[in-house]
Formats: sequence, structure tokens, C-alpha cells
Amino acid sequence: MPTPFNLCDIAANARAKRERRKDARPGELLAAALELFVEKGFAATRAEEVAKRAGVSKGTLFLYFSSKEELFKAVVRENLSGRFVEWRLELEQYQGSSADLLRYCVNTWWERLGSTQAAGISKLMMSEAGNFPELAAFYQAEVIIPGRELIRRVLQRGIDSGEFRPMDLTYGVYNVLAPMLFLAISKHSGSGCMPANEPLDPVKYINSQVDNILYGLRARAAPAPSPT
Amino acid sequence: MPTPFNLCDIAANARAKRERRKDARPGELLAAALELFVEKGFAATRAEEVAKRAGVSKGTLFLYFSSKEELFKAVVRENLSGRFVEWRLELEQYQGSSADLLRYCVNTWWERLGSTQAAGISKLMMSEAGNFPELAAFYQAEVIIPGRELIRRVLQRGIDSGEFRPMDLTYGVYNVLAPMLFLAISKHSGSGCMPANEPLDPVKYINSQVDNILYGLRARAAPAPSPT
Amino acid sequence: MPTPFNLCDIAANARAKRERRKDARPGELLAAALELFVEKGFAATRAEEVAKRAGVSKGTLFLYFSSKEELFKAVVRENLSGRFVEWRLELEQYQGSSADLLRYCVNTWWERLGSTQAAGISKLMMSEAGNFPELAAFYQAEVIIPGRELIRRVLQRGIDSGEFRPMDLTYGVYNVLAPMLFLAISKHSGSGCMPANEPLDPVKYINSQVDNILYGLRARAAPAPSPT
Amino acid sequence: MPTPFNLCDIAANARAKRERRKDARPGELLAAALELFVEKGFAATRAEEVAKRAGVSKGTLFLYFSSKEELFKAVVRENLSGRFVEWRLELEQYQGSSADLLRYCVNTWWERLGSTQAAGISKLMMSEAGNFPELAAFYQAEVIIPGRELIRRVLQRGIDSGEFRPMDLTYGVYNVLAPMLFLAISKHSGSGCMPANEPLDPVKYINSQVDNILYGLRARAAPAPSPT
DNA sequence: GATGAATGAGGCTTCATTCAT
DNA sequence: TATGAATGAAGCCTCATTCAT
Repeated sequence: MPTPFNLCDIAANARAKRERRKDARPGELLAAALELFVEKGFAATRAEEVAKRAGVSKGTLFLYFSSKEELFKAVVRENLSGRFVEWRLELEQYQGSSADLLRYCVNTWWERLGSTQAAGISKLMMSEAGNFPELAAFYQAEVIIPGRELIRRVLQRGIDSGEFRPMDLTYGVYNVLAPMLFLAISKHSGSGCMPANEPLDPVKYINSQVDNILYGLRARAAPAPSPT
Repeated sequence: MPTPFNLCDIAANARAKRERRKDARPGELLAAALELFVEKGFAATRAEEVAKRAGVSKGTLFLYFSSKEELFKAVVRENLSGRFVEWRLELEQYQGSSADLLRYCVNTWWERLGSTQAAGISKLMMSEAGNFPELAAFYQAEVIIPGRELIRRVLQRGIDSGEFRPMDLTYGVYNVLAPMLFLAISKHSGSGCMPANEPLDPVKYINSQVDNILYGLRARAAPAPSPT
Repeated sequence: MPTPFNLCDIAANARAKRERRKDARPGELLAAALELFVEKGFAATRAEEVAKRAGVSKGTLFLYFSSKEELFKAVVRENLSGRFVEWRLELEQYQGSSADLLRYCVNTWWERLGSTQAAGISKLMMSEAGNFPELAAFYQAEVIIPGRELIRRVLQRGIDSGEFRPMDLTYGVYNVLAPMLFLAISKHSGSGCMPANEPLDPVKYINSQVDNILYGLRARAAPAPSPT
Repeated sequence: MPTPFNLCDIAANARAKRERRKDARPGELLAAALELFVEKGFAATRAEEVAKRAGVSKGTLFLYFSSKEELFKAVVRENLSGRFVEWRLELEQYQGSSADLLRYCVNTWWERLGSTQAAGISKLMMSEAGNFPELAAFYQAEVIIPGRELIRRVLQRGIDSGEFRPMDLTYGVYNVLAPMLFLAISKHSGSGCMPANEPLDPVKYINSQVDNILYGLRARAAPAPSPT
């Protein structure tokens, strides 16, 4: 381009640079939103702060997401719902014992989700679902139902193969889900849950829990019947 | 009634009624606050709505509690902190086996706390602790520390008597706490946690969990070592 | 009265004691109100705090004064308006020179009013008159007009006797009033007026000011004319 | 205009106008705030009314000033603190006699500050300092200390040159300050201070006061000693 | 007369969302 | 597209005044 620079050239140049970064915008906003939603919760996170952390202005946020609720849904899709398909495939192709699969399953969850910011979304939904019914319905359909189904399949596999005792899976899944959710919650609840001077070591905790679960699941004589 | 009424009787009677009403106010406000805090969370609960549900005006609330935070602390004291003393005594006087004590303990918790509104406070703290540091510190000192101590004592009792295997109690307590907290959370998280069409039956869930825990705790050969 | 004491007797006894103190009530309330009005201003003084300082309940305050404004008027009457009559008599009977009378006058003002809480009312009116027009009108009629008149008489006496130079008294009175008001203000303005580390010594200040005033008032050749 | 308009020109122009508007906002708000603070006092001025008088909404005010107190500080900086530097320079370069400097000084004060709204701030601080300690400390440091220092220098100059008699400057400054403050107060106190039918003519008042001051300051035999 | 519980209007401040540029 | 100034509804808390007792 020849020399006679003018303001319009500069503007055009700026516009070009802007457009080059344009595609990255939603991703940067989603990352910033994830961090802040997990840190402060949905209601307590200010739209302006999300924008600032993503390096854009408040107006730009609403250019990409029509409201704070839509931003949240996009965060859930990006970090949770979108991953169930590949995960299900992986579990279906697992070759070892069902006990190993369960252990693998929980550890994998920890590595890929539980230990990341994404786990904070679970904690968040538990407290804010009541105040934001539309978000609750969305989360229910996109995350909770598919997630439970995954665990159910692993347990059913163990029962079918004779490794696990027969059980009512509707409750059985919670033997697995409860410790996972609890760990996720405790990692994101600061002093609201755990004494500050005794933080939980996640790997130790997971192994302690899986040991317990497997004791309970293994096929053998029933435990002393509960006195109900 | 045959005795002769006079003005003094009437005045005394009136004053008594007035004072009875005054004495009832804090309790009514605390009950309304507990409901709303559990239903909506701390930040999302409006002071005016607490007052309305207690049948008084906005100003009256601040006559009894100097701020929303103080109201919350009072709710915690009324429903949680205040009960630890008698509970500890009860556990110390228990005569049966430690396995029975543990089962009794968890079931009692469910009857007296877990199944009541009070359990919602635990869920609430997990999400709002980060946004209200002073409340978090208060809750930590008044509820979390004493609660963990109670569980720890029960497990230690079983270890000392040879019923339970030796273990690192810092993690052991979570084998008990995690299912309790999870149940408390799931009962107060609406659709944020549990599928709406398959609600958790608490008693079944608790027995399922205690069975598992006791399998894990019983003194015997260690389980297959976790592959870490 | 014969023996059969009952609750009504006790009540009657209490009522008697109450009535014995009844006449003192308004005075105690006025004293408390003066203190607080001077300390905090009219708008910033809470009715309840006046009542508490007087040792009665909030309701009692409104029993004796129908509103906060009426309470203020009563304070002004008690502490300012009511004293002008005797003061005027005293000045009219003064025997010495007019210079001495002026010095006596200012020093007396300091002893009886300026150094007391009452002086704070003047400061108060200057700032709150605009927000409370009815109080302003009241104060104007009951205090400002009579007070100016007193000074004017002293100066006129000096002019008539040839001690003071002739002057426009409408402005002349301010040569006297300004330092008095300034002193009153500075004593009641805390750090709003005077540097905290150099408080004003009232007696030194008054003498310094009267010296200056008398220089200016004495009958003699006019000063270098102001260049207007 | 013959030159070819293009989009860039239009955009640049628009941005310029917008920014001109933005830059004007703080000034408009400060002007409105000054008026209202002087008229009603700090506590009695409602933030919303400041906004309305500046032609913006309540929210906009807090966009520029984080709280009512910060707004007030900005008003003080804009109208008082910010002017001391240039004023001190001006006084230091004055060439005439110290008597003339003093007269010039007081008249200049009247023209630039005393006769403007800014003088109302002084009155305001005297009454509200006690209720807003942080504002009091700010005003003390930014206005009172520097202001006194200015007067002190003028008097010291006269003493050094032999025009004025030696004196304790700590009290001497009040011979000058008192009439100035009194005038400022009386102009902004409405009927709280001055009889409505005899308003003070500031120039006459000032000259009357300066005449008096200079009589008192001139180097010569001491006045008749005060009888203390 | 005396009490103090109750009221509710009013003030400061926050923040999601809009829109002119 | 991108900006960020502007809006105004909503929430917490205060306090003069009322009134049943």
C-alpha cells in the first residue's frame, strides 16, 4: 500500500486486526465467564467483570450473548454437555474388569472434569437452580440426565458380568455420584465446607471412596440387614 | 371464672399478651428467614420478604436483627450450633456397638437435621461462603469444626474397640460426611442436582450408604490396594 | 392504708413515684436535646437518642413535645430567647464608659452564653435554617432581632456620649457580632474550622478582638480611606 | 463545505462530540453538587437531586464519583484546594505595602471565593464535620491548614517590614480570618444569621473590617491593656 | 402518664441491559 | 463490529411518629 496514510487507513488497519481476533472473542468470553461463575456464582458475577477479564467492553459481551443466562448456557455446553458423547464411546470400548472400569471412570472424571473449573458449575447449579428455573431445566436436560446414564451403564455392566451384586440402580448410582459431587463441591466451596487447615487430598480421597464402593458392590452375601 | 376482674388484672393481662407477642417475634422471623435462605440462598433473599413472611414490616426485622448478616448468624445459631452440645452428650452415653452407633448417628442426623430445613443451610454456605467471608468464618467456627469432631469421635471409638480398622481419620470422616452432605444438598437443590422424576428416598439412600461405609470400615484384611 | 397489699397497690405506688418526677421530665429532655443538637445538628440528632439520654422512652418524648421541631423551639426558648429581658436591663443600668461596657458586654456574653452549649445553637441554625424554614423564622424573631438590638444600643450609647465615632450602626454591629459568632462557631465546629493542634484560647481571642474593635470605634480622624 | 465527506469523518466527528459530552459530565455534576451542598448541606443533599440538576440519572452520578463522600471531596478540590498554589505565588510577588497587600488579599478573596458558591463549603464543614469525620480530616488537610498559612505569611511580611506590630500570629490570623469566615457564613446562612430585611453589603462590610484590622495591626503604642 | 413495638417512606448504592456513536 | 455512557429498577437500612397496652 502506498504512502499517503490517513486516519481512514489507520481505522481500516485497526478493523483488520480486530477481525482477525473476532473469532477468538466467544472463547475468551466463555473462559472468563467460567472462571467467574465458578468463583462467585451466577447471580454474584457481574457482566462487566466477565467482559473485563476477557479484555473486551461490556457492550461486546452482549453482542455475542444476548443475556447473562445465555452466556451461562454457552459455558455449560462448552464445558460439560459437549463432552458426554466421546466419553460414552470410550467407556463402551473399555476391556478390563468392571471394578477396574469403575476405578478408571472415577479417576478419569477427576482428571478431565473434577479437577478443572468445570466442576464448579455443578456446585453452582445446586444453589442457584431455584432462583433461575430456566437454567435449571437446561442443566437438567444437558448434564444431569446424561451423566447419570453413564454411571448406570458401568454398574449394569458389572451386574451383567456377575462382578457386582444385583441392586436397584436408581440408588446404586449415588454410591458413585455422591463422593464425586462431594469432592467437586468441596474443591469449590472454600471455607464453606472444609476446615481451612485440613484440605482434602483429592487422589487419596477418591481412592478411599472407591475402595469403599467396591467393597459394597462386590457380589457376595448381603451385609447385616439395616434395621428398618 | 368467679373472681372479680379489675383494671389491674386487665392491664397485667394485656401486658402479658403484648410481651408474649414480642417474645414470639424473633422466633417467627428466624423461621421465615430459615425458609427463605434455604429456598433462595443468602444473597437472593430480600429482607423485606423475610419480614412479610413473618407477618411484620421491613422495619421490624431490623428492630430484632441489626443486619441481614446478623439475621443469618442467628439462624445458624438457632438451628445448628446450638444443638451440638446435647448431641455430643448423647453419643458419649451410647451403649451399643460402634457399627450400631454409626448407623444410629446418621439416622438421627437425618431425623433431626438432615430432613429439616436446617440442612439447607449447609448447601447454602457452600455456594455463598466466597462472597461473604465473615459469614464463612462464623460458619466454619460454629458448625464445621464441631460437626467434624463429632464424627471423628464415633470412628475413634470403633477403632479403639477393635471394631473398625485403623485409618487416617482426617479422611475417614469424609466417608461418613460425604453421603450426609450429599443427601442434604440433593434435598435442597431442586432440579439442580437430582432428576425430577427420580427423587431420592432418604432412608433407603442412608441405609445403602451406611451398609457401604460399614463394609469399608470393618476391621479385616485391607482391600485390593488402589493402583497409585 | 391497711395491709392487704395487692398488685394494684404496687402500681399505685409506682405511679406516685412517677408523678413526683413528672415535672422534671421536660427539663431533662431539654437538657439532653440541647447537648445532642449542638453535638450533631438538628437533622442528624435522633429523637430516640434524646430520649435515652434523658432516661425516658421514645414515646415519652413525643408526649411532651409534639415533634422534633417543637422540641427544638423549646430548647431555643429555654436557652436563648428567655434571657434577653434580664440582660437588657443589666446593660441599661451599667455605669462605666461605653468602651468598658462593650468589653464587659462581650466578656459577659462569653461567660453566660458563648462558653456554654447554648452557643452551639447559633452555629446549628446557620447550617440548617435553609432546610427547616419554620425553625428559621422562629429563630429570627426570637433570637437574632433581639440580639442585634442589644449591641446596637451599646454602640449608640458610645456615639451619643462622644466616645465612639459616628457610624452606620447597621454595619457597626457586625464589628462586634462577627468575632462573637466566629468564636461560638469555632468552639462547636471541631476540626471543621480550627486546626486540631492549635485550638483557640477564648479569653485571649476575645481580648485581641475587643482591642481591635475599640481602636476602630474610638472617635478620632478616619483611617486611610478604603480605595473603593 | 466543499471537501468530500466520508464515513471516517462522520465517525470521528461523532466520537468527538460524544467525548466532549463525557468530558463535560464531571464538571456539570460538580457544579450541581456545589450548588446543592451549599444550599442544603452535605447530609441533606440527595444524590438523586444532584444528578437531576446536572441533567443525568441517578446511576450516572455514581459512574463518575464512587460515593457521595467522594463527590464532596471532588467539589472541595475543584473549588478550594486547587486554587491555593496560584494564589500563594500571587501574594509572594506583590510589590506594595503590607497594609495594601492585606486589603488586596481580603478583597481578592471576596471576589474569587467569598462571593461565590465556594464560600458556602466553609459554612457547611463547620456544621457537618462532627458527623463525617473522614470529610473533616480531608478538609482540614486540604483547606484549613493551607489557608491559615497564607494569612500568616501576609502578617509576617508586615511584621518583618516594621509596618505591623509584633504579635502572636497564631491568634493574629484570626483578626483577618474571623471577618472573612463570618461574611462567608452570613451570605450562606439565609435567615439563620442575618435579619432578612437588612442584608449585609459585602464590600462595605469588608472595608469596615479591614479598616478596623489595620488600626489594630499598625505598629505603634499598645492599646489600653485588657483588664485580665 | 409511660412504654416500646411497629410502621413505611426515603436515601444510598449496584448492575443488567440498551443504544448512540 | 466495538464501545462505554447512560439508565432505572431493586435492595439494604434508618428513623420520626403512632398507638395498643
